[in-house]
Amino acid sequence: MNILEKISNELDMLSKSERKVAEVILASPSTVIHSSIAALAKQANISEPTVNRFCRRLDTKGYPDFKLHLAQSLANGTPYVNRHVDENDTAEEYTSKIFESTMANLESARKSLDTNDINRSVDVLTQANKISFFGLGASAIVAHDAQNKFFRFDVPVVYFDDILMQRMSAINSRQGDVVIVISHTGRTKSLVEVASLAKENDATVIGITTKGTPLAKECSIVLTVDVAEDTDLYMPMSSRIAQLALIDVLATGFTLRRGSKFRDNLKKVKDSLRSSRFERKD
Amino acid sequence: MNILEKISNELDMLSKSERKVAEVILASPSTVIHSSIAALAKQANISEPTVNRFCRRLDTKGYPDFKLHLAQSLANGTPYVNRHVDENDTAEEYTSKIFESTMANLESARKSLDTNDINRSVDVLTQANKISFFGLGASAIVAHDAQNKFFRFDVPVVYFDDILMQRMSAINSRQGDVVIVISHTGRTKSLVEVASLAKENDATVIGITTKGTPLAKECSIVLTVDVAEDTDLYMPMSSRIAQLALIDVLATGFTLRRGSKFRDNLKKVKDSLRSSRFERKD
DNA sequence: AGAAAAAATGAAATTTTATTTCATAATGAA
DNA sequence: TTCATTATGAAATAAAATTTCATTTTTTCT
Repeated sequence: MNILEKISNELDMLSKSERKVAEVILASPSTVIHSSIAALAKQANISEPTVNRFCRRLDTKGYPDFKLHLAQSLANGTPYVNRHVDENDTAEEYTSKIFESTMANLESARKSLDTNDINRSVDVLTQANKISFFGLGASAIVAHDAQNKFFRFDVPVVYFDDILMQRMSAINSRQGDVVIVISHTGRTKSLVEVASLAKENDATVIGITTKGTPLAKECSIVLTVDVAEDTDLYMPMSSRIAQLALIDVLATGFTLRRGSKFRDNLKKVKDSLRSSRFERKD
Repeated sequence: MNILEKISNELDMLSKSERKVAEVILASPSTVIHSSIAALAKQANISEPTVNRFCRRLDTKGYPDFKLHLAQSLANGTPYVNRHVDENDTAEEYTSKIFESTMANLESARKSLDTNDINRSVDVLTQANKISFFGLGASAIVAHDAQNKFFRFDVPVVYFDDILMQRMSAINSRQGDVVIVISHTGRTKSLVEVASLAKENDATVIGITTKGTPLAKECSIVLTVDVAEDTDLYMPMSSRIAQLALIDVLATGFTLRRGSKFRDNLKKVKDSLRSSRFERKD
């Protein structure tokens, strides 16, 4: 809890001298964080031990610890939270809200991820004969992006955002193939079926979805990406961004597992693009 | 400025021993605010004066003052810094680093955005006869995603990730058309040409790119998305995520500008998907 | 390569700051 | 008023941070 609030709440639990301290602090907290205990004591016309006792009464370890708490309370910035866009927001406001919500959701997505599952997924991916990414709608672009990344690793990789192609591809899969199925809701019928088909054909199926969905039940490994999707505007927003971050994690894990020679190769792929670009002048 | 960012920015200005201090702090800033200078020195295997010098190099008055700044940075909700993935990172570590870097980059992207330009872009988009999104490589998926969103607004919208189609489309554009060209580097020759062609044909060209690039010079409106791309692994990472967040902002601005009846329509689009999904049981 | 200069570093001394101890003063209940 | 309880601050102590300075390392210049 904010220590400034705490001070004003507990004002009547304090002794007379301690209250003097409280008042000085409340009057100008930003000065206090730069004062020594002696300076504050003088300011409040009381002794140093009193300041110390005051700090302890607020459940801090002592004066320096108290200042730390105070500094944190003063740090004006609100932590990133999912703030909903409002009808009358200015461009400034809705821009901030969207960026902050996205960051907040990335944070919660990270917390929902299990690194063991990531490890297992990277294991499986590095040993795959073929990797397929399937997604529909907003998740299609995640699959698309994944292809763009894994393509550089000289592994056979495909992506489909077409139901029929996905089915056909799933039916043709075999042991050693990895199929990654991406769906925020995890309830899209055709995708759940595709996952199930691929599994029947002995492919390893990795699901990127929300916890406990029908899709999750069909997968060999589930990479849980839980985000509080803002549904006010009826469009997928943060979910796909969290999924993309997860793709980055998998791609990174893949390159690390493959070792440093492999990364030189990646550099070559990148350098090959140079001639298509205007030179930098700096 | 956030002191954690500052530390990582100035990492190469630091001496060897000071860098050790920096690393210990970045690894676990929340531990550090409860450590004495002696404890931190021991942790980093260097002497106390070195910690002190480190603090001063970051323009703080000394160690206690540094801790205050650190505490404020942590309270700010952003302990997020662009941290580079290391060869020997565990899955836990690289996952955290990627998520945190992504968040840090979103933060800096937001700062680089000019809300006036966003407003102008939304103006132009709401009045467009036709909207086209062009991107290549990693930016292609951003264009793809934008189509997926704007498609719901019953405006004619196309996306191309093919150079020839982009050229043809640009040549056929006319007054009242809006062409959005997406490129992190802003140096991809064919895209710069496409932007220039579209402009010659009187389309309004909006660029989503980094400040001051060749592409930026060809655009009617430039939406600046500056991110410190992590090039260690030679793959685009945060840039496309920041671009996607910007697409969310534009789409949101669009729906807000169009008013509430319009949003009911969006709900209908979304509801139309229901039959393709498994029902939620809760 | 080797010498001189500059920069970085840590041990020890010093200073500053915080905490504890303890004696005294204020407060309040019988 | 008297005794007990609590509050307070002076002084002593402890802890923490900073400075000084000698030594080591690095860089620069023959």
